[in-house]
Amino acid sequence: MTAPVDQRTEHDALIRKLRSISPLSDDEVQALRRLPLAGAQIDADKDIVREGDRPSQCCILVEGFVCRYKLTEDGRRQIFSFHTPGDIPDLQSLHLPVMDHSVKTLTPCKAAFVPHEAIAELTRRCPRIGDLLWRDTLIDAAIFREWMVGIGRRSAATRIAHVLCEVFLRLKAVGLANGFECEFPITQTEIGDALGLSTVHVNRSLQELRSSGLIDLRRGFLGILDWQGLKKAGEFDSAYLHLNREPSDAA
Amino acid sequence: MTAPVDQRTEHDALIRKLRSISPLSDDEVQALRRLPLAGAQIDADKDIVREGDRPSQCCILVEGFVCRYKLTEDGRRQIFSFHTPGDIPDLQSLHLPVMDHSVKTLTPCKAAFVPHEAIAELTRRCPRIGDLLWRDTLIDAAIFREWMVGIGRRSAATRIAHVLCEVFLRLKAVGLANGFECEFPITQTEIGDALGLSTVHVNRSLQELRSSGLIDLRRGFLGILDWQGLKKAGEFDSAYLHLNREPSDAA
DNA sequence: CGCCTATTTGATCTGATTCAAACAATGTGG
DNA sequence: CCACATTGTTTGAATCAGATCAAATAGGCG
Repeated sequence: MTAPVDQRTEHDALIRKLRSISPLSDDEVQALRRLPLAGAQIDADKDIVREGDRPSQCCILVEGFVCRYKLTEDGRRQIFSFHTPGDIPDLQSLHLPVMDHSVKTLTPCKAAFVPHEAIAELTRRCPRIGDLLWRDTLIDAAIFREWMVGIGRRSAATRIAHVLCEVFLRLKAVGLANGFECEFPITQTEIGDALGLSTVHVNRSLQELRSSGLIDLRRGFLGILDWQGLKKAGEFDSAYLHLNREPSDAA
Repeated sequence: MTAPVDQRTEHDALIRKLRSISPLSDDEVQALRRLPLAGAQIDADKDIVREGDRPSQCCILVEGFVCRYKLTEDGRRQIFSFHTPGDIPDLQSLHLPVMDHSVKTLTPCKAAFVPHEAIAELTRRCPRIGDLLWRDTLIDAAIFREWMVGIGRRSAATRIAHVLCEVFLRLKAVGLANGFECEFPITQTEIGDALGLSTVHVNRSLQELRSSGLIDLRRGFLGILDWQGLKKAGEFDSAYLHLNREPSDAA
């Protein structure tokens, strides 16, 4: 079993993610590697779990982007979070049997499914990993709070700059950004549904950010031209992400 | 030590709250009763923990109302949640050492403080209680999500009706509502800061709800005149609260 | 090419904010 | 018991950020 370092397996994605929020011992890494994972390829725009479901497994995202969302009675959508490789978007189903929202792919994705029972056993044998997963769900909640601040109290352009900073830093934390560039396959409609804005207004606000020389965003690709400026425009302070250590070149 | 049944101790508040989200065995109740709690009386409008703090203990609310919040750079406030007796508003500090937001009292409060170490020991000895506390933080996050839907996608009156339903049901779940009435010592400014609205607009929207015959809200006191109507006006479905069982008279 | 989805632009409208002031309730000290 | 301060609620008028409606443009792809 000698896999090249840069080849990412399902386990690697998860381990990399967990390392981004806390150090892992060798034993813990070994325990994680023993998790039984069932890989799967999923098309874009497919629900992975739906509101009302009672999942018996969790989904580890290995490649691609997914979001969590809920629909209102009149069909409007609120997106709660964007997820990047290594995330377990439905980890909560471990302790909340009935899903109160849905999870869907934004792009074609590679995923890995792990039975609840396997996670429960892992956390029994390795309580520190249990605490770490708990910590992960707490960071999840911290991100919800930060989005609430944006939706409730910040202007459209500020919100958008903020979420660009966030997605970039989270990708960077798991090694999926080069310098100040990263994939960003999220449409303007999706940004709007995440930030409580109309597509039209997202478009106009993005033009502001572009013409201010802060970003270069096109075709699923984000280039940050002025990181300090973008952070300022988004009132962004990464503390709420509770990252293990901030990437040196992008503080 | 024979306390009358209706006299609420610090431990009772916590046990009642945990029972509202999951059944507890006798052993578990006994273990909870052994938690070392330090009682305290706190004035209204006082910070209990602040953004940036590194608490070594958690705060169990025993009497009164507290909220969690964050301020933006220009001094606007976003409130994330309202907390009622039995809640542990800063439970997350157990696994996220640095607070990313603040907690403050809305009314004079009775609180009880418990060292992190005591909770850690309890969860080691009694993993089911650990899972239950984890579950509690997950419900917390579910409430954040529901508020996001409101702030991002619902009208002012709908949001307000929704939060009234929520606070009422949560009070009811811990035995602090009589029929369709409960304390509601939250000011219109605070409602606005929670729902991303101006005080003026909260006031006007409340008048709508009153003149529709749905509620009677005045001087820190909420009467629900038409529960079905209020639920409808607030697009309220209690599933996201993940309560142990819905109160029979208020489904 | 034609189809589909995403982005962009223009024009108009509105829910909610802001500013300003009055009003009501509660509490305080003399 | 009253003057006074404080905090919360209510009202009115003007304004604005962002929504809505409608349509054009631009990519990507079988």
